[in-house]
Amino acid sequence: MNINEQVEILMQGTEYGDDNLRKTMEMELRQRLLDAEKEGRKLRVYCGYDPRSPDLHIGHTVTMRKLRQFQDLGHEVTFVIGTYTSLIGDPSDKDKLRPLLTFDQVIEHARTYAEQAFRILDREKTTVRFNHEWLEGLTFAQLIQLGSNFTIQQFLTREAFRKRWDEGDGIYLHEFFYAIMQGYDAYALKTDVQVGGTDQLFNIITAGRKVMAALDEKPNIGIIMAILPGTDGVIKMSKSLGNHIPLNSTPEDMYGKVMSVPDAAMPQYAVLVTRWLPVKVAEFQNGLKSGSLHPRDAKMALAWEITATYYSEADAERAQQAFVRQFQQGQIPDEMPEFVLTAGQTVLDVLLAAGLVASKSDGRRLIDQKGVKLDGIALEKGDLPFPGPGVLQVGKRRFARIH
RNA sequence: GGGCAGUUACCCAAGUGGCCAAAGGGGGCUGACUGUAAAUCAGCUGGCAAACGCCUUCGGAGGUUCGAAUCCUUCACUGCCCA
Repeated sequence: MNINEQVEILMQGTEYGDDNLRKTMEMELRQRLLDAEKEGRKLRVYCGYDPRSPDLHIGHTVTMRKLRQFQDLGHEVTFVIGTYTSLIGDPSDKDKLRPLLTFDQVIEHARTYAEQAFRILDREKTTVRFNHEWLEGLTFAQLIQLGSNFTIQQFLTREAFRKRWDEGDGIYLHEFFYAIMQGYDAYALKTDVQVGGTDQLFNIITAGRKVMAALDEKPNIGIIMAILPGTDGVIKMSKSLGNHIPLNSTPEDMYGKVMSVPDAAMPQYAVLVTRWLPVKVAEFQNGLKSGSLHPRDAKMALAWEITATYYSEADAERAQQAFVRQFQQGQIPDEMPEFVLTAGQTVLDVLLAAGLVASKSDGRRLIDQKGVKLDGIALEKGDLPFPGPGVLQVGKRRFARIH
């Protein structure tokens, strides 16, 4: 594949918030690809991960997909686990000081994290490194030396710090070192390219490049990825906000969750979490804009592609069929939890025991709202004995087969 | 070290002695509509109870009172101001 095509693919989905910066990075990337080709070597690419949450969602995989693209183009990818930096906690996206983790907690998280990451990355072509390998050996003098490349004002331009400064909240000295350590990662790996989200802009572009330059290394190129919105379509995907699409769920769940994303967010999903190449993405987006592509069909294609990306094409096919049956045709799903009746159980007892409602009061409310059906017929009373075997449905998506 | 303000349900936030399971908003859930959505509309959103109602909850503990989220004491935490 020629250099221009590579650049186009690699710059897809990036977000610099500044056109000049984007142009600079694109230019440098093209040049670096040319140089590497001349030298007969591959680009060294890395992204650092702070293995805080054990359960990944597809928002976490945006940078991994970018790494995968580099792999597919034949470049060398290093997956760095921030074993050392996690001990500090990245202040980037927080306006509050983060709690510190212990080393053991970090290692524990790292294992499950990397395992999930290999759903996206090519295991054979991935080097996993822990940044305590090179960071813990730094001396105090070296650290001071590194620190001399930065001014307090540079840090205070960052909004997260600025805000805390203005409001008189504490900004601790060690927080400044996070960026410097991340910069040192880039130096230690002699990396050509560093991938990260927009919250990493400062760490990658400012800190990384400064540290590398100060230590006589060619500054790395930053590939800054846009943020994936959650299923609400607006706010950054995050588990704590409940708008996430988990990686470890089922193909059916993933397909359905993608379908529930608002239309307006489709272009972002197409760019950030599919395997589609720029041509295909452009076709998708133009189709939506011109109206030649029905939004429903577009979203189904998107949901299929995303499910196929993280599971397999066969899984995506099955998930799609299940979705069509259950939601478009209103049929009951093929698979659902089984529940065996016990003599004397009332409707509410069964709802609760089958885990379809949170409490009996909750069940009563749902029954009042006509949200509880047995074989398609709404149940009216919760305190009567359970009528008998059949498919019990609560709302649109909670089912159980009662025997 | 001193002074002041605050801590309310999943989140934000009102409530200053009984009408408070606690306004309002967000979120979530159910129903209608639909393309599965989104937007919109209606309802629900502590637990137990068929129901009357009962029980638990307003930072923790204790107290005053017939009665406390509301008053007092104390402890913890957060913020602001002074030193």
